[in-house]
Amino acid sequence: MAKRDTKSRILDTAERLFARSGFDAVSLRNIIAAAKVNLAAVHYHFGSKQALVHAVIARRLRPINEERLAKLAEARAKAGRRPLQLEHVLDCLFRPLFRVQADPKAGPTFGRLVGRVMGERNVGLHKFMMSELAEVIIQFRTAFEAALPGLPREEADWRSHFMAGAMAHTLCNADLLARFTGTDADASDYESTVRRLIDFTAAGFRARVSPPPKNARAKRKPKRT
Amino acid sequence: MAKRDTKSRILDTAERLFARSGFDAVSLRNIIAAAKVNLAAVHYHFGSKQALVHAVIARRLRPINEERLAKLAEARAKAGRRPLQLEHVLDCLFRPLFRVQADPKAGPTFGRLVGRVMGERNVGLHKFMMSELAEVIIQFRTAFEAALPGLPREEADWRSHFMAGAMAHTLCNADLLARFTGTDADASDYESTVRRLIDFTAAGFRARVSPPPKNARAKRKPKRT
DNA sequence: ATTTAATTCAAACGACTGTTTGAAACAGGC
DNA sequence: GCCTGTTTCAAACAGTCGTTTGAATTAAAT
Repeated sequence: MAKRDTKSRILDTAERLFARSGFDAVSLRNIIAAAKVNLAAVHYHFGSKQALVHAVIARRLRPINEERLAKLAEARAKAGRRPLQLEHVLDCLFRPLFRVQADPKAGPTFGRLVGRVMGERNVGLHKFMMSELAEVIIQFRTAFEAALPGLPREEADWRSHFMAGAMAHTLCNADLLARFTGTDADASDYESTVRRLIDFTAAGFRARVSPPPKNARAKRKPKRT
Repeated sequence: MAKRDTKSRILDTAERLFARSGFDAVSLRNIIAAAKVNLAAVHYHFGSKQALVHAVIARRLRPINEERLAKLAEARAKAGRRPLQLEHVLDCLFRPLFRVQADPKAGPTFGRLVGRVMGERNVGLHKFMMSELAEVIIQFRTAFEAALPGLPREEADWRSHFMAGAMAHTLCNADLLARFTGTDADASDYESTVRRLIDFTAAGFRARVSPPPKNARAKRKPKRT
């Protein structure tokens, strides 16, 4: 069987190092040194560093997204005609993602990795990520609208944006909280994290839309000379 | 006076390029080519690339943090004995930061830059950022506690964390919203952004703390359905 | 005008990057 | 045994990176 596990070793090691230091900061030589494989093996099995990055992400993100969609569909079926509750929709979105942090095989590394991607400016990586998330975005957008009757679509989109930020930042810096505040941010206790995140974002989604300030400039464009 | 503006040209150009592509992705040679200065000028004026990054951040972040603290102190003085309202505290935190996006001199570039830093894994940069934000964190943490009587400190810290994520993500990807949803995310209309962010995060802070699920590991739990 | 200090410049430094190459080591089928 | 296709390996490729150097240029001071 020789070293048939070379591909997996590269994936595992790359995931760990990428999560710790970011995609650009980790070189292929760092990876192959830690994984104890040959440098050319990366290009043999994956083709390029970019493709390796995509493989690392897709390996774990694809099952997560499938589970998200499955749980959402199941919840929808169980609700029947009644509208789906916002908290349930959020649970379908958060839980599959945060559960991998408790998975001893993946550890907390992959969570940070996903959180990191959202802040990436790499155009190719961003497009890849968006194509992976496309169906999830579509399905959950309509689910949010259904769970939030009366909320203008523009406000719903902004609040989805805020929610995504809270989620990503929590994933990426889960350890920060423990370090700075002394709070016990035990990664294995992902149930509490999900609950807290749902409490916060559900209330944010349901917030009353406050009127714009009176002295704000109206929508008309001030004509400049 | 020769080219006394070399230092400023480097700062401005570096800020623009860093915001567009990130700190690691932009090389000193990219900067000096765009700024039309000599390569060694960077090390002459700043000492190293790391120091340049710090200078770019500190130049705009320091006044912002001073304004944050000043506005908070002013609001506290004006409130007298009465407790400060949560929305006012959030306004003191968000407005000075988002206002620079409307500043034609800084443009929307710096906002993205600050948003990016929060997702950075560079240890040195992270420590620098935290030392810059230390006083702001301390002051606003106590302000949040005062505005949220009864909320356990642990929950308050988690929610501050979520809020920071929403804020950073909004700064970093303000343009994304417009691109993907068709919503008009006009950067000049920072008033609306601040209002929306306050609506969302204030409601999140005030959310009822839901009890942990029944089959979770025992701790302490009121019973509720 | 001469001296002194501050700034700019072209060129090079060593180290590191992702990628390619061509030969060696291995696998299973016959 | 030989053969065929897959996988591993050491070495080199062509760039780019941040940083340094020492001389040339400019500004200010005497």
